[in-house]
Amino acid sequence: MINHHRSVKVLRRGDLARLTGCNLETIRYYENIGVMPEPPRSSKNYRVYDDRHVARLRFIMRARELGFTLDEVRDLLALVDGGAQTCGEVQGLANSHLASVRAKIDDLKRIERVLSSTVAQCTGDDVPECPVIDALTEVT
Amino acid sequence: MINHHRSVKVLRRGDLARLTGCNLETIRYYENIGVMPEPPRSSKNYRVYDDRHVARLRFIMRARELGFTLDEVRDLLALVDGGAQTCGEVQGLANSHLASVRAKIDDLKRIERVLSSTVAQCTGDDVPECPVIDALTEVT
DNA sequence: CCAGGGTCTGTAGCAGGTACAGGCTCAAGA
DNA sequence: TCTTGAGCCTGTACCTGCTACAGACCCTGG
Repeated sequence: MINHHRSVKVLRRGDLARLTGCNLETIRYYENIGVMPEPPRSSKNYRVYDDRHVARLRFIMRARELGFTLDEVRDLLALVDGGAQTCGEVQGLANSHLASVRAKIDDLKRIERVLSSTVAQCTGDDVPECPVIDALTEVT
Repeated sequence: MINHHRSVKVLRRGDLARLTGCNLETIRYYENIGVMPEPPRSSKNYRVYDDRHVARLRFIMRARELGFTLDEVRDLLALVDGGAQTCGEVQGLANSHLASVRAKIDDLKRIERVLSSTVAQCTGDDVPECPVIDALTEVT
């Protein structure tokens, strides 16, 4: 039996969300801010996606998982879309992102050191004297 | 010569900002969200601060530097204000914060590993093949 | 007397989403 | 056939942690 209305299954927003694990609303958000393209619409104004949209969204999600900001994602996509992107250009973006990731790690490690050494001095008792409070209150 | 209008120097918002290094507007923000108390007002409706406000704001800023969220700061302050706070209670908050800091460090380290090992494969040349793009595009 | 700095208020903006109201559309079940 | 529920559409508000700005005041020095 032939389905005259849609001979191939089209993807709607919910399908794209399920296929990628992306939040439904986030897809529209990505479209609004221009990292996802505006897809064609069905006669009833429903967004219609295909495999390339799936790939695109997965790309974005992977980049986000690697901590790239949406601005950086936009840059990466622009390079890819440009077609003539070079390994050197992408490497540049990735390296500067890597630097900021390392900076964040250093910040957090510093925090971890201070916090853990302070907490280590706690008696944990039902007494009001507390090294953590002292550290925060310190007049130094 | 006696200053009949203000025998002691009162602190206004700008003074508090300068003394603590806090942004001027942030002070008002902290008041709005209830981590800084509403200070008394002068006859002309200017906020009037004193030493305790300076100490309070420094406390908040130190806690923020240690990565406590404003919600956590609120909890810490509630304990301190309660007067009967115990070292055990504070230790509990600090430890759970410490756990989330460590989780963030682990996340970032994972990101760092993936990113650096990927970038290491880049030739950096003017060629379109790029391991970073491959990793993001991967169909896996 | 006026310029400039400070202060006051409310409000908008940033990232990066998330959520919800109010209205359509569509397919399946009774 | 009618109804009910799920899905989609739009715009908009909300979240954290600020930051900034407009338009009114107020105060001091020159």
